[in-house]
Amino acid sequence: MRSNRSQYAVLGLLAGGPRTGYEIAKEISTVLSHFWSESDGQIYPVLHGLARAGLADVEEEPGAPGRRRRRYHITGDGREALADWLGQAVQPLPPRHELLLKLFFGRHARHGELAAVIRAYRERAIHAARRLSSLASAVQSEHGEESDLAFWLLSIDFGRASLESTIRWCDRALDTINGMEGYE
Amino acid sequence: MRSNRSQYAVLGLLAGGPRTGYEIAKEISTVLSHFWSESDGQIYPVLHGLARAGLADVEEEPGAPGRRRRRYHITGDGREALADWLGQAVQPLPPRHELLLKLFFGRHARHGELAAVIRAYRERAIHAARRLSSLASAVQSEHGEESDLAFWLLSIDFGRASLESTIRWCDRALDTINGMEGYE
DNA sequence: TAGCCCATGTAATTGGTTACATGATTGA
DNA sequence: TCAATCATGTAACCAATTACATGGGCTA
Repeated sequence: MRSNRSQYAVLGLLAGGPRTGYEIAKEISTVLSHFWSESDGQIYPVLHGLARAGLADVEEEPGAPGRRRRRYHITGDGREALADWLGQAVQPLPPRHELLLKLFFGRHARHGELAAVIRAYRERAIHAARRLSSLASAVQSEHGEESDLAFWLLSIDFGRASLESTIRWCDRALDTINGMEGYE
Repeated sequence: MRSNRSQYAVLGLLAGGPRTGYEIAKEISTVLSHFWSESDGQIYPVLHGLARAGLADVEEEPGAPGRRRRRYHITGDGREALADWLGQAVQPLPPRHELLLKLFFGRHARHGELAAVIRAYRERAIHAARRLSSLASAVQSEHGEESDLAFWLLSIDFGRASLESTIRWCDRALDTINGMEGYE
């Protein structure tokens, strides 16, 4: 009973207006990129599925092959299915935190390598936090009037808060590990 | 080039001493449970794979069917493979944060349901944080002498910090949403 | 005219879950 | 004697990724 989340990601975008597969792929990899991703080849099968299930209608735009477009429109059933899913509690995923797994097995690592892994993780978090900050200002200036601005900013805020918490943890972890290695 | 993380989770446990499949499964679902999980049916194929690759040796304990045991020992190659993996940077996973996706599509939700989803998420985070706190004290009193205690406590600390950051974010998000609904 | 973007799709594979199947031993 | 735990495994399925395939249009 797992929940086709790709389908709802696409359906949610369609709820904001008709789109082609290509536009959806681009939107996911730009607008949603800091909390969602889909692989390229995934969008089209999902759109076919939505159409088959009656959650979206296809509008064929004629054109030469390699240039024809299919624009998808959400249906009433589609809006209902989306609202149903939005109202359901988030499904907790089984945890799989690779950094913590490596930390847990840390005493089997080669000397200094665990600390290096944590430092690299910390660096990435810092870069990601910086990117989110500039995204926040871009969003605020470019989309200042849209109704879902607040939701967008909240999603960015979540990312920033959890990255900051991660960075602080990395500092604590590095302190601990340095202390341990001092006694070796 | 995805990275068989199940195999390294098992290998990491074997590095701490020989174990049977059953013991590994139990250990993952208790000791590692707050940051790692494997499904039941997964352990045995992984162990076969490790043995085939020469990373573990099998010690057959004879016995009646339904009671025979296979105890796996890590090999020198296994320790090397584990250390190699431990020294490699954590692979960033494509982000898929269902709560933020729902938030982003929040204006298509039914009235009040988005807030309810966030409140439920917050409640779960609070319970998880409480469980982690008691785990921390249990670990500290029961395993006070082991060399990897510090690593264990750090992994718990990571969980607590990120849960606390999540809870605070939920509060902010609920404030924002309540404010918006007041004007509707 | 080359390179990039627009545009849609399929096939093979992976990593993993779920459900199923079997049977022995131990303790209440 | 019955339930829980010990113990190992297979089959079917699933969501999603990766790689592949095709081709048009635009711009420097």
